[in-house]
Amino acid sequence: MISNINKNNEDGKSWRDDLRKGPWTPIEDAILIEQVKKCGEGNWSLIQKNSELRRNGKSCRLRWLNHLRPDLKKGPFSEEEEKLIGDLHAKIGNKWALMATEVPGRSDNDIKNFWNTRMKKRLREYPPQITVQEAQHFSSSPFYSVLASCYPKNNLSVELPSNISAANPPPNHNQKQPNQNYYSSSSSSCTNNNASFILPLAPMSPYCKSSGLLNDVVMEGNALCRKGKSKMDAAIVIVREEEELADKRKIIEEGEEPPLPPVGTSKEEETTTIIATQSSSHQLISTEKNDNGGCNNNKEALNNSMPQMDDELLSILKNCPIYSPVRKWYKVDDDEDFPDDDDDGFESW
DNA sequence: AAGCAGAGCAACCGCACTTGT
DNA sequence: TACAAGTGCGGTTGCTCTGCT
Repeated sequence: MISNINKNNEDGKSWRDDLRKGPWTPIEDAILIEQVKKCGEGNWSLIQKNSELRRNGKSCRLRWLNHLRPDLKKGPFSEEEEKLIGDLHAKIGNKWALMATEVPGRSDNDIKNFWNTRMKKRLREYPPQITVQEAQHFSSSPFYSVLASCYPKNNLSVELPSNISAANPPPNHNQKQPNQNYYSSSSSSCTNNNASFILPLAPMSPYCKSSGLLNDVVMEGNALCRKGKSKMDAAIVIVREEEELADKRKIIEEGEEPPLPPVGTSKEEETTTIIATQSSSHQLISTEKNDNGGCNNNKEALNNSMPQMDDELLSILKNCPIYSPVRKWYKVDDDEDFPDDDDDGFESW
């Protein structure tokens, strides 16, 4: 094999400074396979040095792991693989490499792409869910009206459709469909809850602490409500509150206080559950109405603080940019409802 | 037939971690 | 201990294909 290491191009640069990018050719693949046989898998810089490949070591590794490995499985994902990936994602989030070790024959990139395309599609078809109780509680809170005014119209669809009530649930909405909602498959509190039915929530609940920008807004709001404390201060306060709540919950669980009434003993005590699938943390939040623990306390603190929300915060929130409207999640196939400025339950501008 | 939009996929980029010196 | 090189990982981009109008 001819070594090109000392070859220069017309600009005087080493050919290695002129590395190729883009799709791999069959010839490059053949060279890479040959070099992996010679040098062994993992010595990517050595492979690059020893071969004529005008690819960097990272690129060689990627190509090998994602396409040339002999144990790679090609073709569509089986139902078992889908379920496995869904379960793994529910457990470990976006740890694609880790997931790849559990799904034989699939690369992390395969799994990532699979998740980002087909599972997102499925998410659109079967969006995250919120119970009626949570929807009612949320939509009645002052925070909701402010938040709703900031979100794209129709994109904060926790308002109850007029034809739907707890006594009149939408068909099949509390039935887990095949291949549905793998992102929540670890959420026993979801599948075990006794809520009469569940509704889609989009795009996220403000009660969830992993909401990124929205969380910043919440923290800023709390900071303002706490009379001038900074966002960091507010975050510290929230963390302390959560720690206190965790302590309380621990006390309750250890039996030092009377146990909570069983979930679902009455309609008023129905479990409320929010499945939040945001970011990589993939958090599950489950609260009970009579429970002081978990996010509920934050929720109550949030609601309690809302009436005191001052004009400054309202001004900030009101000035959030408007994006293109998004149809209601629960009306996937109903274009008549989109866009609809008159009957959307949102504040007008 | 042409144009467009969306889905799927391959590959790149930047950051973090590990290892060797 | 500090630094550099190598490697791995997750997010993102951009290309190609396909179906629809």
